[in-house]
Amino acid sequence: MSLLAKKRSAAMAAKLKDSGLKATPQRLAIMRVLAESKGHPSVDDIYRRLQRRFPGISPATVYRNIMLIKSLGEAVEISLAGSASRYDGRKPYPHPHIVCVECGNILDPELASLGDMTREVTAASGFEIKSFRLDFFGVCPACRKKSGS
Amino acid sequence: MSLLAKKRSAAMAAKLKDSGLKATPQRLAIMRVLAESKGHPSVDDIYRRLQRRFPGISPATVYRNIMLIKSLGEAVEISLAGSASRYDGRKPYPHPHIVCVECGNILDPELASLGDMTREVTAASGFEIKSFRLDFFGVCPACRKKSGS
DNA sequence: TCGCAATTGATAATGATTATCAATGATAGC
DNA sequence: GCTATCATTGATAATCATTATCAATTGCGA
Repeated sequence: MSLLAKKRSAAMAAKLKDSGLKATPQRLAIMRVLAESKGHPSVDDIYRRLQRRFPGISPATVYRNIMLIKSLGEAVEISLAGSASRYDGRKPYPHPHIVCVECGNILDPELASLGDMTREVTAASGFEIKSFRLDFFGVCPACRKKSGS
Repeated sequence: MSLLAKKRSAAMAAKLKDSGLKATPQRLAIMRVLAESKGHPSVDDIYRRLQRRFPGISPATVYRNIMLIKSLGEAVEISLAGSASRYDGRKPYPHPHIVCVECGNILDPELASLGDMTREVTAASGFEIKSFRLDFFGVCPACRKKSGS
């Protein structure tokens, strides 16, 4: 377990404690999976990964807890047209993603030119901006090789 | 009907002709609604708006044609977590949106600092980038007034 | 240790979207 | 203009992710 994973896991547990809600084994395990996963897992990914340790766990439990963790501000959802949402518990704040439309892999690009778009949009529109999403869609190097594009 | 709407409508009809597919009245009407709508309508919005002129039109027809128009490159989809997708037939290329999380209104901000992020991401990741989305979520001026936030 | 509210697992319900299919209609070629 | 053909329509069922419901269980503070 990496240092980041430990930090993120602890942060989630702390927020949970603050909230007064219960520290269920399933809940803590879901938090750990989110904190450890670099691949932006879906609910089903998390569900399948947890079945080893919790043979009787329900997908509903995973959904409910992901919702909770999101509402605690400890994970972000990447909602995708036509497929299940993916979740990021390692950077629980808005940040850009690159999605491979062939294999579904998602990674976080470094993007120097992000600037302060939020401020600009706020100034121009009068909206009170709460969050944003900046996602790129394309074909990853591995899939480009495969399909010869 | 504005000049832009006329231009967009004509562009869609031209692409349709090129494709060899048929110019159905329903299809052309859906194109016109997309070309005229500034409010980023949902399939259901378009469906309800067309019921006057086409009393027996089916939602499936609207879905199918929106899909087609999208695949012709003449509209873009704004897919939203938890609610129906919205469509933009006036700017059929990726561009930023602001979504009001209270009332659902969507508008297109002017954003000077967009730069060439796509090129930067391509260079950094090796992906072949096909499209992107940049969407801001917040509360619009009207809703801020209402809820006193 | 007890009691209660929160949580779980199972399952049903929802809502958007997609697929299926028989009947209809647009259009190219004559 | 007429016709054959193939796309398209409307109706409806199916799908899929997500959410709601509810009885049984369990964490946790008093």
